[in-house]
Amino acid sequence: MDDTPETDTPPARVAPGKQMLMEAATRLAARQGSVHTLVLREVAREAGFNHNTFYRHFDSLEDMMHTVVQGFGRELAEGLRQMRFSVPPGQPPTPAVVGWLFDFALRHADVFTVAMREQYGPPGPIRDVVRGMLIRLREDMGRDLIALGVLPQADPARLQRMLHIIVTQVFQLCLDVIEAPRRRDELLAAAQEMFETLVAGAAVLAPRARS
Amino acid sequence: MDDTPETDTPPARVAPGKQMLMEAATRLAARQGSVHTLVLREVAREAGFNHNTFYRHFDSLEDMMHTVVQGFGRELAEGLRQMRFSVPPGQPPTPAVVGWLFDFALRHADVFTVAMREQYGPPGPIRDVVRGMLIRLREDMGRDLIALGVLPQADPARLQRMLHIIVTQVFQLCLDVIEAPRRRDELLAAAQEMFETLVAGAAVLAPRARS
DNA sequence: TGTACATCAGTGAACGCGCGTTCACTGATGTAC
DNA sequence: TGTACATCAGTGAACGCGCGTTCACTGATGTAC
Repeated sequence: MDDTPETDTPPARVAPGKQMLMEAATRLAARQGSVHTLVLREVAREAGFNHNTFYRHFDSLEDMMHTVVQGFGRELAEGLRQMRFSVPPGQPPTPAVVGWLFDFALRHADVFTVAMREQYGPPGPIRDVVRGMLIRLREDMGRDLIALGVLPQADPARLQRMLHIIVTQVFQLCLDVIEAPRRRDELLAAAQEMFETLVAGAAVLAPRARS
Repeated sequence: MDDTPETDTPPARVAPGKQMLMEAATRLAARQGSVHTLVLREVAREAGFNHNTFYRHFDSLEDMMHTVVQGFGRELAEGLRQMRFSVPPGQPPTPAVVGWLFDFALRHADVFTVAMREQYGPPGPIRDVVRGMLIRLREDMGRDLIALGVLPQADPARLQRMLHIIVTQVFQLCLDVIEAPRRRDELLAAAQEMFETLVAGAAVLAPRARS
């Protein structure tokens, strides 16, 4: 359980006060509510600042959390991209990629929780950022798996539906890992099982479908 | 697209003002936020009452929404139970049951949306009610499917994981139906496809597993 | 059938409080010449 | 190297406002006898 120094300290020329405010807000949102229940003065208090310091860095809470979620999405996408490239060609990428995602979720538990909650929340720009991130992730994943020949020759729409299920469930499992880190390996096996079951099922059913 | 008068008017000896307050709160929570962003005076305003009328019927917003979600859960469970009993024995219940669930979601779009959002929200009694409801539903479903012999002889834990995926995804699809009712049939087919894919995949993989 | 009383649903005024926002200020750091 | 000025991050007082909650009230409906 040592620290993994890589990716823990991105360039970040951002002012320390700004960073602390974002972290405090994310912590509060994860612990006791959502992006929409945050209170400006409470965030500043949690970060140990006068409430007006907030206005030095952000226009509003919405502005702030938009920044937070966007940064999270960028880091997640970048990490996954590197992960996928580092898997030896011709090898199933699922265990390594999902394992990395689990650890990423644990390292960024608060913002991960907040973003996943927002995904199902009321309409708004922050929800759009999260959903857009998941859609792009699904596209990347589909491209990779087709290139590897892992997925059967189902029609593209069917493939997209399978990928949607996989991505949704894997991110669900990430929340489970955050809630119970000890179950990490068990949940990793569950992800693998789901993946294999869907692939095998799709392979069996594919020839049946005609259209 | 006619009204289906059955189950639309339960006994309901509840005072009309109380009912209107609950409906107003659910509408507001569904449209622009969640259970936790509701504002007492705003709810009363939306329902067309003096804000103090609220206190005639509820102790707090939390109390009120707990009542709302619990009533919703009871009605849903009861409807599903009747549905399952009305499917001819030996016949796959999925299409009829999921179809009924879709229509139920459409008929109760607001509270359905609110409850599903709460499922992934911050910890609290309302979330527990929703999760408990889904767990009971999964148990019922598992019992039915085993009795029908639809699911292969996988070990129970594996079966539970499959059921969890199915239930999660079907309720996800309910939200999609609410957002785009025209896609109802398409989404019903997607549910059926997912179900068949998982069953087929589990059948293929089951013999492989040993433990 | 009438009368007295209790309960129930809804009203309106008043309270203290924490909120978001504005403003003028401070001191430290960076930049021009 | 020193001086003048600009920018930046953080402070503290003050504002008006809507909020949740309390209280005393009203009128309609139900119940006892």
